[in-house]
Amino acid sequence: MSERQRDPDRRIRVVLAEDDEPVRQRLAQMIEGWPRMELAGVCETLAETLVTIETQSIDLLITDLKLPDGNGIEAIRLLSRRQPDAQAMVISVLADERTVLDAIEAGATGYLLKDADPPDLRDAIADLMAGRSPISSSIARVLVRRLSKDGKVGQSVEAPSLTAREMDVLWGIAKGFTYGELAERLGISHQTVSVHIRNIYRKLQASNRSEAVYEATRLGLMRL
Amino acid sequence: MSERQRDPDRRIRVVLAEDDEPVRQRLAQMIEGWPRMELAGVCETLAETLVTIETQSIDLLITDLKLPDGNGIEAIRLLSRRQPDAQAMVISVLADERTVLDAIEAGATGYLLKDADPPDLRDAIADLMAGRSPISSSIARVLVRRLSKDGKVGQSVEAPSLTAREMDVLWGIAKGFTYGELAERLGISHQTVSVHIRNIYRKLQASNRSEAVYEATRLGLMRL
DNA sequence: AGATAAATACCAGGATCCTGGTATCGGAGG
DNA sequence: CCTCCGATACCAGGATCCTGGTATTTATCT
Repeated sequence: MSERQRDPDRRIRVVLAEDDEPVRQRLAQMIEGWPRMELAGVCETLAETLVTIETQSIDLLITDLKLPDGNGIEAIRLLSRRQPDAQAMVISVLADERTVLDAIEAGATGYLLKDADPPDLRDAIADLMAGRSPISSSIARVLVRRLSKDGKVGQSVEAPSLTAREMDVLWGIAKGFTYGELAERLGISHQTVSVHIRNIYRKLQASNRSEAVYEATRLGLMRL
Repeated sequence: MSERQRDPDRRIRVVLAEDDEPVRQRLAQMIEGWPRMELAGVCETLAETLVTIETQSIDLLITDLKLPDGNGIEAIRLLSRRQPDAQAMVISVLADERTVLDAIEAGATGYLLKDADPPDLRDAIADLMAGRSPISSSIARVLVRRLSKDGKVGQSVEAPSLTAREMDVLWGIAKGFTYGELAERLGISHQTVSVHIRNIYRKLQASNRSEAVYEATRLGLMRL
């Protein structure tokens, strides 16, 4: 874990980025009303937010995504680079796959839809600072789809099944072993390795190592 | 989407799999108390659950993972194969990465830790049947870590940085293109491709394509 | 018992890759 | 201005891989 233990007596320094006036007011008040938190910045634009991230020491960024001058994801990206121990929570109405995944990849560890109740928000922040990931169920669906056997349901194309030995070999070629190295590791001859590989290529319709690994990953047979 | 529209008048057929007597009783009563749901099966073992899945038409499986005769994930796996439109929710104390990811890959679309309150559970089921994914924040953290750039942030070894062109080439070799194919695709000569690849090998300390892709993935530079 | 599949093993030739050089050009930075 | 670096390009030889066969053993299934 990279999270250093924060001094439990120190207050959590929060930066809020939200362009909509009433929402911003509401959130700001809520945060100030919590004794363990302190507002290190309240921003209306992306530019402001980026400057704040560069100049302030922050524990938590709460950000909207649709900011007037750009995407809040950029703020998250900057935060992860500059202050990797800080947490980032998205509060947005956006729930499309591209947006959600980009936000997570940028480093967001929490993601709430904008309809969350105030008490929920407070719980969410506590969760977040405790190393958990509060995520609205609609958003979580996107993550689940992404991680489950390849999103596209019904599996029109069923994944070809590899034997246990073939999987051993597949992992070996994924890691870049030569026929010889792999043979030694598995205690078989290099010719046998080559036969297994040939069979793997046939089943995956690949014609070289990288393609086989790529296909196997795409089909959910392995996860690098 | 594979979810056909269910008849909204039809009750949701639920199968419950849980070995612990009191918990099972509590859940069963709760489910029966909800007019829109009906209990199609209550199982104490994995074997029972598998039979039920094979013989009953189900809308929702709620399952523990630690069953006396095996892992509830197997039930989820069978359910996704036999009744792909059904939903599966895990209710477990297990929250380790391997377990969570396996459950999701097997087809679970909801995952609650066992400490959830009854009202939360009811909300969770409603979320689930509405196509969302209710997931406890500790569990969600695992998913986020898996999808974010590299899980273990700020880690000791910083990833070597590849140039944009090198990333183009890296993706090409990941997909199994030969030097020639890649050269054509990128509009450069195959010798240039080989130079880029050589530089990639140097930066990643790899000595062949698969190893380079493996290292790049491990370092969070790409995600297959 | 016969069929099928998995795992094992060998050979050989042509394709592709890896490594070692060298070299030009343009942009970024001291 | 000069240096560094990324992107481009070429050559050549030895290593490794891919493809085409063939074959034996063991286990499982019918």
